[in-house]
Amino acid sequence: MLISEASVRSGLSADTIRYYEKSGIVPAIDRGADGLRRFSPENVEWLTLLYWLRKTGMSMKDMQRFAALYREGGRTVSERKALLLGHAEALKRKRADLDRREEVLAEKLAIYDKLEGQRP
Amino acid sequence: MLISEASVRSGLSADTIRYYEKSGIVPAIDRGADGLRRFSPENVEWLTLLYWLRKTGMSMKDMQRFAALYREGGRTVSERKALLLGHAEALKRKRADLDRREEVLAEKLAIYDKLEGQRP
DNA sequence: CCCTTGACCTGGAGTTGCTCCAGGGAGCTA
DNA sequence: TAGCTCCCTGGAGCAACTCCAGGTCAAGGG
Repeated sequence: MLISEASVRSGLSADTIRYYEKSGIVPAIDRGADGLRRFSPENVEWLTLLYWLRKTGMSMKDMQRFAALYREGGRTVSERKALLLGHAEALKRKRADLDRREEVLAEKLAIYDKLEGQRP
Repeated sequence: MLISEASVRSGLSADTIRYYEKSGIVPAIDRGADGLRRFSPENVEWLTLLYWLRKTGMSMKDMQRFAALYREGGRTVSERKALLLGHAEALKRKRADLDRREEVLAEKLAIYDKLEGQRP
């Protein structure tokens, strides 16, 4: 399939897919005789995984590491798992952080509200 | 107080404070005879509020709008409130999003885990 | 009195993770 | 033959900082 379809299926924009290819976190995609990229279903699966890793805040650097490990083959599985596990934990911490921030902000705003309210 | 102290108290780095001043979301800070910025407690309060707005994901653009409204004085209070309310709602949506993403990622990873497990 | 140290200053370059655009080509349709 | 759609590349632009070079100034030590 062409890049537009791969884009719709993975959730990544065409620009982002090309950017990811350039950055080496997506393997070089096969080209047709016309020079256009042809994506395999496996390519799209990989893109989709990247989409979700990115959406949950994984950095390009970590995605690059992950991709490099993947290219190295089956013997890097445990390392990959560790990386993903680390990511999952970072996510949890992030959410806890967000909760805390929301609270603090609410406090700040309550104070602000009172100050503002003094001259209605 | 000097910028280093304002930095510690507000949570923003000195560089960020200078950047915010340049961008107009912090008023021009008074200078001493030595040319160094002298922050008033009010300055620091403002910086701290910005710190939390930023931490909770408010964009520079919105902070600029907020600051502009503030400079316009008391008659913009309701607009400011609306802006902050909108921000609070965006935050909520953001957290819901994050939750959803976490779920989807967990699914993806479970699948990935199974695939990987096939060749141990 | 000179020299070093430390905090601060400015302007500008670098970073991340895209996004957009100019300029160009290939293939289909009418 | 033109117009349309889709794709290509290289490079510029963006947000929100962060870092750095090169310079100023005051206080403290020898």
